[in-house]
Amino acid sequence: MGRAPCCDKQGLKKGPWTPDEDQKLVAYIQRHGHGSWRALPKHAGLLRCGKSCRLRWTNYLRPDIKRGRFSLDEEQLIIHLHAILGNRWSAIAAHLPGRTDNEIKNYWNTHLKKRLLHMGIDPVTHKATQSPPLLSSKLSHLAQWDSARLEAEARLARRTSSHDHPDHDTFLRSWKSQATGPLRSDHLPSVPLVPSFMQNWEQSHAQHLASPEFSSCRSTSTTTSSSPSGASSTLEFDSAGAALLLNHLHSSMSSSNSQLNQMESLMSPTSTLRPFDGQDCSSYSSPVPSDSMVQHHCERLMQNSNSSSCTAMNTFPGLISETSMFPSNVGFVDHETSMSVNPCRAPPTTSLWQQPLVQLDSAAAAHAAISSVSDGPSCSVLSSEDESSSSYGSVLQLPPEMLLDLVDSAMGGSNKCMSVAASSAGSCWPDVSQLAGKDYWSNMLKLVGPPCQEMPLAVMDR
DNA sequence: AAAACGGTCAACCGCGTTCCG
DNA sequence: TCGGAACGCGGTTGACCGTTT
Repeated sequence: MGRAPCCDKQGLKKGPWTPDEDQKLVAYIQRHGHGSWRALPKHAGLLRCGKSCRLRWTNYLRPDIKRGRFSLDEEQLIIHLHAILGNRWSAIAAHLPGRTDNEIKNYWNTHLKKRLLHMGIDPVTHKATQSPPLLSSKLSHLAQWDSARLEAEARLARRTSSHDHPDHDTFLRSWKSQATGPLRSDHLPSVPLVPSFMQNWEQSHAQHLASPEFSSCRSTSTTTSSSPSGASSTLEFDSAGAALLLNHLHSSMSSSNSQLNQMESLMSPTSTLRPFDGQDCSSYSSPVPSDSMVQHHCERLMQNSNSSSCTAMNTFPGLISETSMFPSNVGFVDHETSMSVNPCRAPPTTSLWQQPLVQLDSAAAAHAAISSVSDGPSCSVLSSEDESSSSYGSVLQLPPEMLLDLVDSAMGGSNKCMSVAASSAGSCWPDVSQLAGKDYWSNMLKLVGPPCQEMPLAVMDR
């Protein structure tokens, strides 16, 4: 036989709880703990079923429940987690201390979902469903600032969650399966690049590309593209060359000694990055896109915007660019709380990665925002203010995978390149689980692969 | 002043899972 | 091992309240 029924369903009270009932429930739980919910109402002198008591306690009376409005950080985290977890409110609530699943669910349904919908973003898929009406008009109000911020968060979250795309999994499995053997990279496609980017790329890697290994296995062709950006070049590697390139990228990113310096020398011959205020940034090891790459990406976005000026800069945890016009705490992450104090309000989780910022005037930002919607999720406008009311203009936030995103977007979103990005990023991620103290992120890291020391390095198959 | 409307959120409902006798 | 109740979770409801007409 099963259990005995917990209570007689008849004669039980339903509906809103009275203060007297609340007092009885709290007093009983404080003295005895809740123990068995089915037995609690009888012992506490309540004419309620155990289920009702449990809900009242967990959703309202529990002493650690946080009351009041959701903070912006909480909003960002909800959007971010929802993009990954969907409507799993209890799982989302586990990452917002003091908030209940019911509260988060209500807040999503009454606030966040509507705002995303209003911006033309599907709150289920977190993908743009249409041109956001707000972005197609003037970007000059606080509501639009807020909308742009939410849009950026949704995009960022979606891109982060894209690691569990089936194609990506397939490639990761393929990658991992080669741990004991040489990397077979003949499946890597050629990479079409716009000329300015290709020039930067080749300059940055001149030494490597000039090596006999590379020169014997690469070729360059130029084709005319129908895209607004005009002609594009294709940098092609055969399998050996692709393997070498991968190896070069990977080893440069994953080496533990002087990692930041190596990445900087790899990606940014003109970088002006410097440590900020003596902060120990040795625990951070995110790949750093160079100023020139940010500049290039900015140029791409600006090609249709007729903007006259564009100031590029890099920020990432613990470091700040000398070219920054922002307050000195831009991009800084509190080591204790892992909370970002960056005014763009990047979610704490994503702020563990670099947050390249591109400064534009409002008109340019509007154009860039629109082009980013139609041209793929390569960037997001985080904020937009009237030039007259702000010391700085609008801010574009490029996603953390920007470095390889440049390649990825040029390839039309090839899953292979995304995989390279994930592998590289995974190998360079800081210990997020330690910083955030969340088991969840450990699980997320498992999804995208083991840390660098466990990752197989590409080996030339020649 | 009052009806209509819309937003909010605590509480309930129903279903799948877990637990226990 | 099985059956049934408890539990946990997500969806839905409806009372309440503020705003608009």
